[in-house]
Amino acid sequence: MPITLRQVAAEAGVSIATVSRILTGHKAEAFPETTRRRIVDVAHRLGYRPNMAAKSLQMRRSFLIGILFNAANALLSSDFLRGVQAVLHGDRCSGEYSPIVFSHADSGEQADCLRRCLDRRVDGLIINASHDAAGGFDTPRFAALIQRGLPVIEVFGRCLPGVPRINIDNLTAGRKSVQHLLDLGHRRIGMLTHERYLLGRDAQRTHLAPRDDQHHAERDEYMRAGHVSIHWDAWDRYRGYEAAMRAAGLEPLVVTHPIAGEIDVAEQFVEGGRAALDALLAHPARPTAVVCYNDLEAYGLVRGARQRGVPLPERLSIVGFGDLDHSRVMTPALTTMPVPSFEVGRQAAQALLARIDERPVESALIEMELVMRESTAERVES
Amino acid sequence: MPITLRQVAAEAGVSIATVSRILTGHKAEAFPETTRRRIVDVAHRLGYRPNMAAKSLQMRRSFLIGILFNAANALLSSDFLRGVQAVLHGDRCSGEYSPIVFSHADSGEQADCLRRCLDRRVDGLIINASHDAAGGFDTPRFAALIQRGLPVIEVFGRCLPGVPRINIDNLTAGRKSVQHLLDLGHRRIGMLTHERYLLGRDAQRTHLAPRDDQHHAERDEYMRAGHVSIHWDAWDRYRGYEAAMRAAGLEPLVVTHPIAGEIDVAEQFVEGGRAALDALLAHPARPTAVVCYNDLEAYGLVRGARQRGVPLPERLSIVGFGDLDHSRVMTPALTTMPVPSFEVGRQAAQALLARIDERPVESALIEMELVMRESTAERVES
DNA sequence: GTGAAAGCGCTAACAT
DNA sequence: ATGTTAGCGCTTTCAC
Repeated sequence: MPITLRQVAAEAGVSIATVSRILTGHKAEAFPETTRRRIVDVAHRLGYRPNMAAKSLQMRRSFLIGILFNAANALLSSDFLRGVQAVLHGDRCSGEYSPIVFSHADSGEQADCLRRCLDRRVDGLIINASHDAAGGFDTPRFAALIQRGLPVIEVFGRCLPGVPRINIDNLTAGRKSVQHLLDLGHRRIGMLTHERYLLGRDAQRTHLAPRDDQHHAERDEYMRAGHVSIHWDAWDRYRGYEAAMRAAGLEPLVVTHPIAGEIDVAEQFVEGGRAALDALLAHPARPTAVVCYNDLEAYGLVRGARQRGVPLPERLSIVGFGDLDHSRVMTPALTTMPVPSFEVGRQAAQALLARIDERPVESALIEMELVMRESTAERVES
Repeated sequence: MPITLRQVAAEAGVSIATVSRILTGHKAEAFPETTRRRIVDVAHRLGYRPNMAAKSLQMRRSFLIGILFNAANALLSSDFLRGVQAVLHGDRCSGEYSPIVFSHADSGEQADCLRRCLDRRVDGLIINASHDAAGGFDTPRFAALIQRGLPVIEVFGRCLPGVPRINIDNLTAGRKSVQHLLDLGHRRIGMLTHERYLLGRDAQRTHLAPRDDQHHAERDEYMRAGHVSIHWDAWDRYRGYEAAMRAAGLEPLVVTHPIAGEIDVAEQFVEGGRAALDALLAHPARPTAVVCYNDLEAYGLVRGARQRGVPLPERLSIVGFGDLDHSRVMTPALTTMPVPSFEVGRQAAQALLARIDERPVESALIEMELVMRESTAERVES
């Protein structure tokens, strides 16, 4: 049986109130150094550890934070969790928070996981909702709780109206990819992405897009009605690409490929990339470099180039996105942008603790850094 | 403010004890259908949800289970968590358990995460310890807790003495890989692995190996002294390979490559594979097929074959292990064995709940199924 | 400076 | 068949 305050108090010859005050540090200064020391010693000697259940009951806070992740997009990583942990276990963290972690595949599961978190009276929530399944969070009860101030941070997405978000900076990532190629002397730079990237533009045109970093109910309605994901990440990366191109006085050059469904799309990206190689080479603008939406498309391009006997990176420089396991060991090793999962986790946890402490919180975009490997090189005159 | 039992009782005009009894189902049969129905209705209408902190305090169980993972081996996946969840959220699960999840990079962090779990009074623990860092769990306090019956299940490893384990069946996996190649008509089948696989043999010879599914203190001592991981997985896969070869009347043929360090070894595996291709082709036995320790080695073989202009799979059939993201989209798509993370999570959770309910639990090995893709083919006469 | 006491929301033993 | 009561271990007034 674990040691309780009562036992420490008895052993030290004081009341449990005194022990509590000294051990929690609350009003501890009021005590003379001697008793303080004695009590800390006794507690330590006995191996006293506070009972969180009792503490929770009394303080009306669970010191639990809920982490809810969409299973589909494989974004719940050990790295992300470690970022959260770095904050929760850090010096600046008041209290011993623990994360309870859930992963959901559809909106039914999502709602169930959410309910479990709320049943646990979590002090806050870090949520990665799926575009399509945002419905699971649209329970009146959840909305009411957010309204009442339940601290929530959204990560890797834009599904939750009125909730601060921590996300990777897709727009700047697109821009940086172009800049990298410009620095290498390229001028004719293409972008390869999937056909749905334009949904972002459509959403913005129809005023369904986030405005002032907030969401619109209409947007949610739109998505719910049509079961259509708005691929903000693809749209943002494109916008970054376009902005950088125009800033350099260059004309954007986009090649797209189709995708069907939302899961098991890996092959489609690779095949899209493979097929795109021909389109790229045959293009009247004759691009010497291409920015991809993700690493899988880059794999496809490399495969296509191999089939056609096109030398890489001499004939075509390729920038990927995401830095999958394989990207660093392939040939040529892929120049790409690693996803800063740790940092997203870290900042999400920081923001959440701030919200819990009622300090102001703002959404943030994490800058990504390009890693140059072998798939990009200086432009060769042609 | 959440609804409490007291409010439900008041609304229904009964005592809180009655409500508790009916809602928990304990002794609920003793009540007439009418009151039972009324109370359930009232509770539902008010949106009553039990306060877990209060429940925990009273019942002396937290309904929390700790999940501790070694960050290095990237085995903490969304899939694994979903396997655990499938059990925790399943019908047969008594009580609302939630997983608190931690990931540790070294034995210091490991000990810290463990302490946090114990502070939370978790009802059980699922642990993936690293070979080297088992030290973090060797605190006398932890050992004592296990001794006293704290339910613990180890996954993906063999580090914790006297603890039931759920692991993938590496031995059978090795055997199945060989069988697949035998079925395709191959007779000269090599095994590619890293040089440390023999540490398993050494450990067994010096009686440091698990015996009767238990561990030996000497083994831990041995590891701690030399900072040496025993690569049981590599050894087991080799043993499966060897057994299948001998059973078919064939001679084993092992090619190894060096690895240095325990992290950031991906490139070393790929390079090991690349270099091994030449050794394999130059080998007097002229193998027509090879079983790899992991997919990365297989990538290296493929790369080497490309460099040498060796046609695949005609000249060499290749079986990988692990099924990384890239393996299904590479050319040739890799024949390999996916890690059944979901199933490991599921069985670990099941075993843990059994231990918590004091039902008997046994270690289990999860069978793996080979997925045939394009890197293996019928043997071509040569 | 320190202690007594109330009470967080719940379960379960003991009443009736 | 249902109510009363005593805690579970802790924090926090309110006394002195």
